[in-house]
Amino acid sequence: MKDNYLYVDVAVPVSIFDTFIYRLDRRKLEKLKDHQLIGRRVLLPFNQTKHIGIIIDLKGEFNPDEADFEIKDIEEIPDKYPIYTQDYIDILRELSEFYLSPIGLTLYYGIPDSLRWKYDKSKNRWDRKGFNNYILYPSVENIDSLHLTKRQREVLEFLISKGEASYEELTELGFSRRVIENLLKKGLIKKENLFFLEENKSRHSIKQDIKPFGNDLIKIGAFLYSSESFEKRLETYINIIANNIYEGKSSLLIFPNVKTLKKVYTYLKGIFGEKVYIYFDGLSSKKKIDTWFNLKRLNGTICLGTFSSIFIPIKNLSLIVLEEEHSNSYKMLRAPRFDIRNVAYKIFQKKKNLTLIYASSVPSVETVYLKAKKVIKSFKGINLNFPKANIFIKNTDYSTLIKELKDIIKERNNVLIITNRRGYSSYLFCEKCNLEIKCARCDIPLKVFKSPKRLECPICKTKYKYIDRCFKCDNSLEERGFGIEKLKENIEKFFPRKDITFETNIIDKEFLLDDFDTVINIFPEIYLYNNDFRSEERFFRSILYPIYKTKKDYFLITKSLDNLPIESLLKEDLNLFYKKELEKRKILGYPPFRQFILLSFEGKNLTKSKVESLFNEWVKKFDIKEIEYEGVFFAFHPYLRENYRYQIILKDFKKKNLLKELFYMATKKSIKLVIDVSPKEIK
DNA sequence: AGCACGCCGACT
DNA sequence: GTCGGCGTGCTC
Repeated sequence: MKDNYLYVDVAVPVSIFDTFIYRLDRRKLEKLKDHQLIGRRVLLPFNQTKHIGIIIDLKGEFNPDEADFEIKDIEEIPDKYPIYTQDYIDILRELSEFYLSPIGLTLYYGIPDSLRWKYDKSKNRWDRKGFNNYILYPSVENIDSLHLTKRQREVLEFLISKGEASYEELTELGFSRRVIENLLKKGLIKKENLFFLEENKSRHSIKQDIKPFGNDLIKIGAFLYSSESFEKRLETYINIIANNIYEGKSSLLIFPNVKTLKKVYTYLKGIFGEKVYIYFDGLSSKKKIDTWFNLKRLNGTICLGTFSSIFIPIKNLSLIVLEEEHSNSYKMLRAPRFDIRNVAYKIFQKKKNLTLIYASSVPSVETVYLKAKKVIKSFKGINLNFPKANIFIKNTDYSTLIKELKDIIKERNNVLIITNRRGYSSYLFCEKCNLEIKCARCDIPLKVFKSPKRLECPICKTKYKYIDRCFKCDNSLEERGFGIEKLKENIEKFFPRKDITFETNIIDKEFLLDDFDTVINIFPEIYLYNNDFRSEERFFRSILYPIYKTKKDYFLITKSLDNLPIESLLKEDLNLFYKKELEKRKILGYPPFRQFILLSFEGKNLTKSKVESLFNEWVKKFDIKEIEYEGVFFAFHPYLRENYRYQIILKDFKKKNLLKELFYMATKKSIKLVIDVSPKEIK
């Protein structure tokens, strides 16, 4: 009788670090074509509800009679094939230990969102959220003469009044799927995927003029690939990919944003045809699932994706490229708080025969350090070369900014203006009350936007109606500071015919923008105001990156002149920055020399003393002797989304497992603890 | 993470 | 009486 059942370890998506043992009826397994169990998605009863889980181990010799807990049965196996392969389960397990991220949540957030089903207890059914991931638009303006049911009329009226709505929005309002489907069938409304992707229909496979280079180019190893333009780098990748395809090997190219991804996709699709796949969060649900399983099954594919594509268990993976490796978008902001650079390196270590390329025009300090330590090598033996452009530094302040800009632009055309300030004005000020108008949820001054006119919290993005009178004293409010909208308005007024482009940020957009004759970079020192050890690096990148887009003259308008990035720029020596920055970080004990773990405590009525006593209680309970830390201090944004926030930075803390205990202790006290191993920003 | 239970103050 | 906020306990 006992032999009719198997026992398996399941990772359940809850914030618990353990896995859970479930029983599986062998008959359920025998029904499947593919008998592999590891990496499979399963539907489970869990506590008072249900969850999907992922099988990560088989309990061969497990004796259920000896267990001191009730063992529940797996209810269903919904997929034809496992989602993960054994090696990816192993890699993600190791990473979840390293980043102190619960294994269940780690695996859960790796898979396409449309497979992350949730159980709705009140409706007693599985919510397959994401399957209808599209926006609906009305195709007609007037519905008076149409034959419609009451519900259809209501949906159409709603869509016409609002212009558009997501499927989710409509179902939340109580409209059924059937009503929406009927309207679609009648052609009265149309749907569009959240991100519309233009399909390149070309069916031809590899172009004639692309010949594989042979093995002299493809080296196994991890590399830093720097200083060549993206177009040059892409040429190199195409050659490696072509060679890989001939050998049935697959390639993964990761980009920091979707716009870049789409541009490269169209280009590569023209060369490699149906071998090319694209994967990013905004893709339609079906497409994401199809792509996932195709890449897992087929030989010799190419995947272009954003950070989430690193989790796809691609078959015969031989090349991983991380473009713009310095990008902040490679540090995940939700659980698991992985750094994709590190995930890629883990995959490289686990799989033999893999080429891993970290590419960037201005690489991160950490990656340059890895190269210096010979952990990674230099691709093609290229060093950091300084780009060619005439550099002018202007020490100007805001009062003379417009005049300065007019003088520069007067004689020129094809100009790019960069200023990292969104909106029209920086904030609204009441002179009588001496106060800034702030976000009710974050206590941060609201930015003024003109199109459309509104106030917006720069942190939580909550939008407010514009006001011109103080809500306390009714005094008229004053707009202070400037944003790109205001700058644009002022400049275009003087030069209505000039060819001028405005951008807030061009980092990570290297291949979206053409080169400009003249580039003007306004007050990039805003990057220095972040209270973070990587601020100088960000400032360095923000003053250097525009040079790669400059054909002739580069104007840097700044008041922050006495610092290492400016010195390196003036001496035209990139290595100087990396050398001195690394020396500084070594002396001050910053990463990559010391490992940081950032603990962020958040709660509705949380006080500093509550956090202190929790932390001290933990230190005492586990008798922790060797611990070095800074804090408890207020977070850079101490009040965010109606929560108070406090932080502690642990330095080189070895007993990571004890942090799981701290996490549980915090949970018991209703304090949300976010553990960020190797944080990208302290904020 | 998500659910239930129990306590307590506020409001009918 | 009972509604809701939140502290606590539990999850194979």
